[in-house]
Amino acid sequence: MEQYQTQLDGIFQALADPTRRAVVGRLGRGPASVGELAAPFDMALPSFMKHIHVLEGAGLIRTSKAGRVRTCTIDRARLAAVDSWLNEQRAIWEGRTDRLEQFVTQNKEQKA
Amino acid sequence: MEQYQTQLDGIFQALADPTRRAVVGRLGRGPASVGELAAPFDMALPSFMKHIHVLEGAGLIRTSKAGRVRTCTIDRARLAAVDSWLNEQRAIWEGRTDRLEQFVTQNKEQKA
DNA sequence: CTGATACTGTTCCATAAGGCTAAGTATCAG
DNA sequence: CTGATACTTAGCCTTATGGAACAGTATCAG
Repeated sequence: MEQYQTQLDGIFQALADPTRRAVVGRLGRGPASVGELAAPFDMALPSFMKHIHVLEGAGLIRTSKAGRVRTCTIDRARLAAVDSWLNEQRAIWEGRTDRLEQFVTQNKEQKA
Repeated sequence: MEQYQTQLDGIFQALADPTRRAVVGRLGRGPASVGELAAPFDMALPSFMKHIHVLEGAGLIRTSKAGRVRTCTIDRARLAAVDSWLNEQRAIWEGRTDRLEQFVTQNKEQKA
C-alpha cells in the first residue's frame, strides 16, 4: 500500500510533462526507437533521454537495446494504476464503500 | 487544445504528491477547513498551505474564506480531465492495429 | 479589551527537474 | 579500417519544489 503510493508519485510526476505524455501517446501506437521518439521535439538528445529515463523509472515504458538502437514500448499495466486511483476517488465521492473494498482487493492480487 | 495540455501539466503535477492526493481523497468525502485538512500531517502550516495553493492552482479544489476559516471543496470536473486523457490513451491503444498500419504507411511516405 | 485561533506573508534552505554542451562508446555500412 | 549513426556519460546552469522558521493579520470567545 505504501509501495502503491510511491508508484503513483512517480507515475503522476512522469505524466506531468507534455513531452513525456506525447511519448506515451506515440508508444500507444507501437514500439519506437529513441531517435524516432525524439524527432518531433526541438530538444538535444541527452535532454530527451532524461524524459525516457523518467518514463522508464516510473514503469510506464520498457526499453531494450539491440545494436545501437534502443527500442521503447509502453507498459499499459502502469497506466492502469492511474485508472485505479481515479476509480478509488470516484468510489469515495459516490459513497460506494464496496467499490473501494473491491479496489483494495484487486490491488493486493496484482501485487501477488 | 494547447490549454488542455497546460491544464494536464498542472493536474498531474498536483497529483504527484502523496500529501496532495490525500487531501483530494479527504475532500471527496466533503468540504473541510485548512486546519482539518492539515491535522493528519506532520508539517508546518505554511508548508501545508503551499499544497493547498498547488491544488487550487491546478483547479482541483476551490476554497473560500468565512471569518478566520478557509473552507476547501473538491472540483470533480478537473479530475475528469485525467479520465479524459486516460480514455484518449486507451482509444489509441485499442485502435493500435489500424493506427500502426496507418503509421507505417505514413512513415514510408515521409521517408520517400 | 484581551487572548487564543486560524490562517497568511516572508524569507530561507536543500534538493530535484529540465534544459544545455562537449566528449565518449559502440555499432553498422562501405 | 574509417566514418557515420545512435545513443551515453558527465558536467554545468537555472528554475521549481517541498520543507522550515518567524512574524503578521484578522476573527471569535469571554
